[in-house]
Amino acid sequence: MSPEKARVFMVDDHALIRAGIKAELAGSVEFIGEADEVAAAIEMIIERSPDVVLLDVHMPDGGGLAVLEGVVERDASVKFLALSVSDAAEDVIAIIRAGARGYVTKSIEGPELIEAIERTAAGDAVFSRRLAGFVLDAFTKGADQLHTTPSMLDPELDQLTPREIEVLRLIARGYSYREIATQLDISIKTVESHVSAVLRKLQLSNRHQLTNWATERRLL
Amino acid sequence: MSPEKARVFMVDDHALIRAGIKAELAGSVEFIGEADEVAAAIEMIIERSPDVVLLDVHMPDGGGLAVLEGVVERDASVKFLALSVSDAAEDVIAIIRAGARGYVTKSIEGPELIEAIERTAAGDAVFSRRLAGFVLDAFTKGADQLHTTPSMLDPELDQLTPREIEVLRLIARGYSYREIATQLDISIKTVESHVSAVLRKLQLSNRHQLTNWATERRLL
DNA sequence: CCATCGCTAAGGGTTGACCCCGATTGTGGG
DNA sequence: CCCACAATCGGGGTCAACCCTTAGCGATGG
Repeated sequence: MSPEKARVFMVDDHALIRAGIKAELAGSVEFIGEADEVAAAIEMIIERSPDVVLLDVHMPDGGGLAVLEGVVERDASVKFLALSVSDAAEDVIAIIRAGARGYVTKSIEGPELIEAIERTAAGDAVFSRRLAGFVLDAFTKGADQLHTTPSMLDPELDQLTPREIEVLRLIARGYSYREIATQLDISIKTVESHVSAVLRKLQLSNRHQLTNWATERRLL
Repeated sequence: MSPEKARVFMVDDHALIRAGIKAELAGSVEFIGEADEVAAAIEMIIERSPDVVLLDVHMPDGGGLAVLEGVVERDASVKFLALSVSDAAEDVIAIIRAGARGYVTKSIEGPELIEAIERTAAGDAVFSRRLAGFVLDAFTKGADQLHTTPSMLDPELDQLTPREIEVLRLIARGYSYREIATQLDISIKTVESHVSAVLRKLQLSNRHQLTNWATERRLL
C-alpha cells in the first residue's frame, strides 16, 4: 500500500508512550525525531518537515494545540495527526479548527494507527470511528465558540475595573442597558456610566465596536 | 464484521444505477425498498425505517436534500449515506448540514461501498477519502463557500430578497444605517425599510439579535 | 391589462444609546 | 485625616435605531 515509509515526527510528553508507539510502528514508518515539550517540538518540526506529525493533545505549556498553532503559522503544509486519550468534543474540535488533519484516540491498535498515518500522509482526513460522528455534529450545529484563551494577560483589559468588565461582557452579548441594569440590580444610569468608562478607556465609540473587540479577545 | 445484514433503502431516479448498485451489493445487504422520486421516498422511508438510506443527491423536485429534510423532520434517527457523482463543496456541505451521516461518490467500488454502508449503519461517519479533507476545510474556515448557495441551505433565508440579505450582512457587521446608506448609495429611509422587513420576516426585534442570527448561520 | 413584487423613499413618532455635567458613598493608602 | 478611586445615581441633552403608514416606479406574469 505504501511505496515508501512515511517520515513521522512524534510529540508526546511521556517517554513510556513514545517508546510504546515506536515499538508498535517499528518497520512501518520512518521516525525522524521526537520531542517532549512544546517549544522544542515546534522548532524541530519546522526544521525537519516530516510527512506526518503524531501529536499528543494533553501536554504542559499549552499542549498539542500550542504546537499546532506554532507550526502552522510558519508552515501550513505540515500534516498533523492528533493522538489523544481524550474523546471530549472540545479537544477534538479545537484541534481540528487549528488545522489538524486527523484525530485518533490512544485506544487505537497498531495496524490501524499505521493505516491512519499513511492516510494522513496521503492527504486524507482520519478519525477514530466513534469520533467522526460528533465532529460532524459540531459542524452541523455550527458549534463555534470554544474558549481557548480567557486571557488574563491583556494590558487593555487591565485598565478596566471588575465591574466594568462584567458590564462589557453583557454588552458584547447584546443585552440592552435596561436588561443589564436588571441583571446586575443597579440603575440604568450606572450601566451607562460603566459603558462610557469602558468605551473611553478602550478608545471605542459604540457598542458594536465593543462587541467585535470582545469577540476578538474571546471574552464570551 | 457484520453479524446481520444492514437493512438498506435506496433512493435514485435512475433505474439503471439502482440496478447496478443492487447487483454490486447483492448478498451483502438486505434491500428493503427503493424509490425514484422525492415524495414517495419520504413516505416509504418513514414507513419502513431502514438502517441506512442510500441517497442520490441530484434528483428532480429538490433532490436528495428534499428527501433528507422531509424525513429528518419526522424521524431524525434515520441514517443517510449520500451517494453522488458530484464532489462539489456546496453539495457535500448542504447534505451534511441537513443531517446526512456520510457522503461517498459513485466512483466508489463495490467492497468499499459495502463497508461504507456497514459503518454508517453502525453509527460512524463515512466519507470518500478525497472528500473528507475539504469537508474539514469547510469546518475549519467556518464554511465560507456556503455563500454561493444560500437558498439551498436555509429556508429562512429564502424569504429574504437579495437586497435584504445584502443589508442584513452589513448590519451584522456593525455598520450604522447611515454607513449602509452611503455604501449602497440609497437613502437612510430605504435602509430602514429593508431592516424592518428583515426583522419582521425573521421575527427578531433588534440589530443585536440580527447579528447573532447572522453569525450563527455564518453569513459573515 | 391589471396584479404582484422588489426597490425606492418620505413623514412622523417612540425608545434606546451615548455624552457631559454633576453628586454621594465606601474603601484603602500615604 | 485626607485623597484617590470604584461604584453608585441623577438631570438634561443629541442622535441613532426602530415602528407604522403611504407611495411611486419598473419588471414579471396570468
